[in-house]
Amino acid sequence: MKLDTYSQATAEINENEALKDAGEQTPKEFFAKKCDGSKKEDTKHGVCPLRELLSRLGDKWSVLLILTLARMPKERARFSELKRSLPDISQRMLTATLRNLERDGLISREMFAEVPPRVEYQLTELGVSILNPMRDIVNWIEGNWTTIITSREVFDQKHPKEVESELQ
Amino acid sequence: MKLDTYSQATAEINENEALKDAGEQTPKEFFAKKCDGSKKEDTKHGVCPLRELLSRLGDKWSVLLILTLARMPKERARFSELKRSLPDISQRMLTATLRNLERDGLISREMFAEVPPRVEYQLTELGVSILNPMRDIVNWIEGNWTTIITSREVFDQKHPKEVESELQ
DNA sequence: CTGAATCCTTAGTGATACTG
DNA sequence: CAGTATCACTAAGGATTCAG
Repeated sequence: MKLDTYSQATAEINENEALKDAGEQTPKEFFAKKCDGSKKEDTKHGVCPLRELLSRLGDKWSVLLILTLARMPKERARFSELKRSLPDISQRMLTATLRNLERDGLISREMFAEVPPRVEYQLTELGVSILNPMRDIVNWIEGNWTTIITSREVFDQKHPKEVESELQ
Repeated sequence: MKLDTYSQATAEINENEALKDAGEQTPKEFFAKKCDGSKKEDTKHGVCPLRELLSRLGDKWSVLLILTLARMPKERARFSELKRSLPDISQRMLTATLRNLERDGLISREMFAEVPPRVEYQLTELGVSILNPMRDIVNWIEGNWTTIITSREVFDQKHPKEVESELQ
């Protein structure tokens, strides 16, 4: 199997490859061994939870919520603060997203028996630990965003028929 | 602003923090400066494209498709090969997902004027370059998956009412 | 203040049939 | 072989109202 082409390409683009602790493998080797995702059942017994968690992270608010909490003092805020920081989110979605993240153990919820009630949410240790890989993704997106935008424009030029994606 | 708590927490979980090239900043500092995502308009002028691309990556097939191509020789395969590798995907979704990824410049499409027709898809340099950050996410998920599963079980125990998430 | 409950709209996805 | 077109279904998300 020819890995030369790949290694060369990544060497040009990602200079920090060799630094990762799992980085002795190329991503190609790494991915070759897991998560072929060919069958639904793989998701069931946890072989490929990637898609499941990615789709959660990919929902409309989870990541923004994590980032919002990350910026708060002690990574902690109450419901109304979060609502203020994310004006576009509906109350319904804020509640639901917080609930899902709490279920996954990324945030904790502390309720105070006061009146009026007060509830505080905080990134857990686990939630904090995802900030690092998340930063790498953000870095990648930032670094390649103009490339992507340009690529889209070129593509849309070549395919004048209506584009089904209404993004951008 | 107290970063001590944060630094301590990540030091325990993520030992490779200091290795990243952007790693002089803690993620907290990093995220503080960008992508507050408070208003929709931020998405428009590209301040916070994070959500947009994440939701694309978070769709049902994009990541699996990228990983599938990553495992192919020269990160290249034709339509029917991809269909075979992802038996659960419908033709419609395979076409659409490939199209979106091509539009974003992550894969390239080469069509051969033969009969019967043959079309080959390949990860572009850009597409290959996302494999590294993607691997970090996969690593994180793998490393913390049992924790998440456990957290969910505990949560569901405490909240016996029907859970709206049908995952797992 | 922090939700839960309800209703409603729409985007995402799949099944099927058809075509160059 | 590699798609497009059409239809139907589901789940995600938003608006609004109610409640502890």
